[in-house]
Amino acid sequence: MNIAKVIVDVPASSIDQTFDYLIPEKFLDIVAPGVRVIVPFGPRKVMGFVVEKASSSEFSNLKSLKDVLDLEPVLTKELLRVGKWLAYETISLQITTFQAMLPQVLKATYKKEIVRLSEARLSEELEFLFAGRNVVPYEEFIASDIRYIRLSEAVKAGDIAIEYLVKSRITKKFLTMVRPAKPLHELEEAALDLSKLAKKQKQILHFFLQNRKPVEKRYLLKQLRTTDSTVNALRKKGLLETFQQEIYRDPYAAGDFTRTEPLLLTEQQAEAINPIKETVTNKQHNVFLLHGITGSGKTEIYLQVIQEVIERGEEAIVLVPEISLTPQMVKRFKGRFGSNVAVMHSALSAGEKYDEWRRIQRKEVQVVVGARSAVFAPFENLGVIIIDEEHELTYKQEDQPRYHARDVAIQRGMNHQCPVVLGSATPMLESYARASKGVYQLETLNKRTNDKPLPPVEIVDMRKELHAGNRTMFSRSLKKEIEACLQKGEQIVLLLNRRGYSTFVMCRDCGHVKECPYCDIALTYHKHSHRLKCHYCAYEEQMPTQCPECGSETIRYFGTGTQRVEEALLKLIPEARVIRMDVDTTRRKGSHEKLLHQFATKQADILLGTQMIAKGLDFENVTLVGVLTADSMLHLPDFRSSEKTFQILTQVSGRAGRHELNGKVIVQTYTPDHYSIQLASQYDYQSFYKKEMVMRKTFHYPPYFFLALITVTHTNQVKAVHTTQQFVQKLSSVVHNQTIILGPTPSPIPRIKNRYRYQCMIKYRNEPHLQTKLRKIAALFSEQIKKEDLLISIDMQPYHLM
DNA sequence: AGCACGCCGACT
DNA sequence: GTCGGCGTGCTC
Repeated sequence: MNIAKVIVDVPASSIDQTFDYLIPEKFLDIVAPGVRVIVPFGPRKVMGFVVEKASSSEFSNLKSLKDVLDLEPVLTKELLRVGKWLAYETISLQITTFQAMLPQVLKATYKKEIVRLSEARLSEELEFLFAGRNVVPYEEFIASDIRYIRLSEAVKAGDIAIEYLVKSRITKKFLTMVRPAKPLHELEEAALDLSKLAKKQKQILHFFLQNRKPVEKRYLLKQLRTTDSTVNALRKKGLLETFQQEIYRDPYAAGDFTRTEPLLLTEQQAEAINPIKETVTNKQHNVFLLHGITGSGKTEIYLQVIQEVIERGEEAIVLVPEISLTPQMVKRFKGRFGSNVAVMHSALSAGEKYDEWRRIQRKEVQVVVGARSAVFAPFENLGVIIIDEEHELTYKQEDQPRYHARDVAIQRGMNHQCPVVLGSATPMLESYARASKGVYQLETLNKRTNDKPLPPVEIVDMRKELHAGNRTMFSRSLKKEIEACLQKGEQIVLLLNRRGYSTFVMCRDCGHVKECPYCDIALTYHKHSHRLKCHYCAYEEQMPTQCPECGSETIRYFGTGTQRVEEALLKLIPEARVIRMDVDTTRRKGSHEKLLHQFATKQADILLGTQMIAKGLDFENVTLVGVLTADSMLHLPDFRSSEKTFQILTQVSGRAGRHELNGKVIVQTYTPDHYSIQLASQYDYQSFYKKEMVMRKTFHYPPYFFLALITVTHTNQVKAVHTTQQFVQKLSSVVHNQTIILGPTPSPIPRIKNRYRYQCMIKYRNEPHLQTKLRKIAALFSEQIKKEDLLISIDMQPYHLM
């Protein structure tokens, strides 16, 4: 017996297992682990992934596969293994991990139709529904007021049937090509034999005599000013044939990338690269932490390791944070490796993403540069996986499956016996701790390639400014430096260190803030529609003219932080040309790049923005970096806030004086003595690490403890609290006595979409099979989850404690 | 998840 | 008797 074990596309925990199906004879050749199939599942049809072939099954009465969607597996055997592992680790369903590995267009869509089977007269209402057609979408039936019983009667009578359709919206693009079907001398003879009237046919044959290669049909017809019929005539005579060729949209086709050559490495770079290269050549697995200050040439190391990997005929994955996947970054990789690179990021259309993925699957490239999900690139001979800016939070996926790209990279590195390189100027504490313990191998680059010192940082105490009577948000020192810069024609980057929070509406009389009635969060003002919208649900309303609380008419919206800074800045220095980058100005696709381009071409003097400007930008004319409120993030209820502050200050400082000109950094703060501000200004990662590790130890946080966050949501507050409490109780009885369980506590946003959110935090050091335990406990609530609309989500190693 | 089936109560 | 609502259990 030929049996396929299939994971079906039904996201429910009771279905999270393989189902066995017979493989019909005609599909035997193509059914293999990793291909997508369509299988009958109960009364309907669903898509599924074959994970294994078998010769026997413990089930009798197996059904047969209905169809096969892929000629080649879309998941390699290794990725199938990774998917299984990942589902266990992140406590998610196998189907979700498989889906996460593939481009969106390979997901199935489902449709239901009513099909007429006989000519027999149906009931009047059904005849009306069909209205002469043979097939009717099921939704039309739902929308009609025909009773279901009528339908099932007709089904029973065999007059109609309900069909379940599964579609994969693959958007392969094909070109119709034409080529000779006979040897050229036969074409030549045929050309002479043609009727005198067949002038166009003759032209076509001559075209091929000169130009032996296949051509695109459309091109041929246009060139020779003829139509399909002539080509068809020649096809009928057996002289030409047409075929379909798959083409790809290359989003970077238009871009011209000047080739770059490997640079000569500094002594320090060479020291760092050698052990990595060795690991590549020895086909070993190891994790390297490349700790290199800004400008120390990490990217060149990546490029040269990849070079080595390519020469060995192997493949490389490079992960970069979404935000720094700018044309600048792409240019460096395309410049070195040309068309051997696929690029994957969220700005591509679904079709473009699929095309890039196809190029990887078909082994047309050896390098992929992409955001988080590129870690699943279907390569089969991986030589290295590189994660740039490894401390970035975007590597953690925030919805199911909640995986961290670093963990997947290391798992794949072990599978392929290849190194994983984590690069950062400010590694995550967890990573640096592992490197210190020897779990990762540490490589340090503490010199810049151009030998220039890092720009000096001046810390300005804003309390003193206030005492001195300066009530603006610009210190005297910053104002002076900005003016000096403008005079010299140099450029400035100003960072408002704050989450790009959006405009909210507040009454100036009573301080009332407009909140969403269904979520405990302020509504956001949208300029274009002049309406208030909730960013967590679909709620929106008209901008009020008076305060609903006190009736005052002084209700106003408050601009984004950056908007207000811009106004203040222009008041202070009216001649400055400012580009503002925040959620408002970068909402439109491509606007991000456009603004940066404007700044690069010196159409503005000052780039003002939130964190999005701290990363990866490299402008040679920037000599001053100002941080307006360095401590605004320190007070967030997040154990990583010091680390985040240190990281962002270090990163943004690196933007100044990267080239010929000398740079300077001014950091404004109300807490000038805070260690993350002090140590960032001295570029002293080591001391920061030591200091912060002490804090983490005292408060039982990573890297000393692992975390798991359980979030329970329900429309009834009491139910949410109670369930969380029950979860905590059940958990306490099965974990190690050193494991700390906190909660139930309300989530930082206590209510979203009218659902109350309570959570429980687990801090643990050694807790074998915790995933299994959590899964089991969650399963105890499965009844309530199904019937009472309860939701329980589990996040292993959470980043956002929401 | 999404579907069928079956039981029950209400209504023509 | 007939219709629709909802709870239950199954999907290889």
